[in-house]
This record gives sequence, structure tokens and C-alpha cells, in this order.
Amino acid sequence: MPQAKTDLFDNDLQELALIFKALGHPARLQILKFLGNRDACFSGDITEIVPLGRTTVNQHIAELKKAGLIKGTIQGSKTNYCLNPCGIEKLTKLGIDFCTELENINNFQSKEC
Amino acid sequence: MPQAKTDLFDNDLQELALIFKALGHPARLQILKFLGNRDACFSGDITEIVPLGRTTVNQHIAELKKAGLIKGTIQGSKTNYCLNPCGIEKLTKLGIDFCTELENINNFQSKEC
DNA sequence: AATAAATGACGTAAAAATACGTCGAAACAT
DNA sequence: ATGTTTCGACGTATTTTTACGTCATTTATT
Repeated sequence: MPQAKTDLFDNDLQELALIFKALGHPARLQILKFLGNRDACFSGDITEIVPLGRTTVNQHIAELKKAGLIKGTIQGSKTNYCLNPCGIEKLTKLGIDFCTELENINNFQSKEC
Repeated sequence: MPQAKTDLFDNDLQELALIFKALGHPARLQILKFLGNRDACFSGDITEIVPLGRTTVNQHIAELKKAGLIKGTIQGSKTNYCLNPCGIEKLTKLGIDFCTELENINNFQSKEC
């Protein structure tokens, strides 16, 4: 396997970039928002929340897991999806206030300044 | 042009995702960090900062411009690169504290923030 | 005017992300 | 046991991103 170009950068930059990358797709944000807006974890089909095919959504879920932002534990025939507090705290430490974000998702207006 | 899949999502989610996407590459973070760590704008070759080819770096610069995070104004034969305060403020409003981030990258403290 | 230096524009190959169809395993229902 | 539901695993086509070489343009320099 040839050396990846990203290895040319500091580890700090690489890690930070990976976190932002995980947040860089509307489907993944929608999933995070959905889980963040609930009191408890969600047991069921996240597919129905996201306007994409089930397989694709699963792929996005896998990426969120990989980034440590959500957890999925199998319970019987269903899977229980939760935010991963550690991952969210990591965001907070990086200056990304997840709650602020969630709030802004709902009423964020882009205006040129 | 066929409808893009991202159009299936709320505008809020789309915009937020675009911002995160712009931050989702170490080269772009390095450029932001470099500009953020200076008192003034930078006139010169950012290529030398980033361990990638000049053309590639220009491409990343273009993306940062498109995302409204930096500005590049031509001055004579050189280009003057600055952080775009509006873009940075936008981040802040979204709960992304750019200075906290920089601090975590290398313990830097910016005066402006 | 001719040359050099800086930097964006364009084209393109390679890599990665995205989207989805299909299959299979586990748990539940009948 | 048989069928159904749930959901991850695998394969793959399409799109997007990444990376870079080359050329063009603009401004300094000689």
C-alpha cells in the first residue's frame, strides 16, 4: 500500500480533519441531529428518517461509528443507536459545541455578511 | 443536470455539511491555521507551507474561498491571503470556536478571538 | 522590449466517497 | 420448521475529490 498523502500532515491536523469529514455530509448530520434530539437511544430503522436507500444509510452509520460519534448495539433483532458521549465530548473539547449546532440546524439562515 | 442527492435534505443541513466539508482536509486546516496564527494577512506562496504540489494547494485555496473562509486579493504580482472574518464568524455562530480549535492544534492564542 | 517570477486556469489520471442491489445471518412470529 | 423482519456484509457503478503537469496571464526586472 502506497503512502497516503494525508500522512504528510501532523497527526493533530489529520485527526481534526477526520472529525470534520465525518460531519461533512447532510445525511450524517441528519442522523446525529435525530439521535441528539431524543432523550434516549433509538431502536429501529434510521433508514426511514433519511431520504436515501437503506444500504447507503447503513454506510453513513458505519462512518459515524468509525468516527466515534455514535454507537450501535445489537438488541435482539434490532439495533440500538445512541450518540457516543465520548465522541461528542471530543467535539466539545475541539470547540465544536454540538448543542449549539443542533439548535442552529433548525433556524440557521445563511446571509451574506 | 440531474437532481443531486444532497437536494433531498433541508437547506440548513446542506449548508452546515458544506462548511464541515471545507474543514475536512488537513491541507485546508493547515492553511487556515497558518493564516489564523498571523497578525496580518499573508502575501506569498502558501505552497511552501503545505507538503503538496502548488497546483493542488491552489485547488484547496479555491475551496476555502468558495466556502467563504478566506479571501485572496491580488496585489501587484502577488496575492494577499487573509482569513475572511465573516466566514469565521459564521463558524462561531454555528458553535465552532475557531480559536479553541487552533489552540488544540498547537496551543496558539489569537488576539482577535 | 525581453525575461523572469508568481499565480490562477485548464485538462486529466488516480483515488475516494457515494449510492444502491443483492445476499446472508440472526431473531422473531406463525 | 417455515416464513418474515431486521440489518449488516459484499460487490459495483457513478460521481466527486484529490493531485499534479502544463499553459496562460499579469506584474516586476533588466
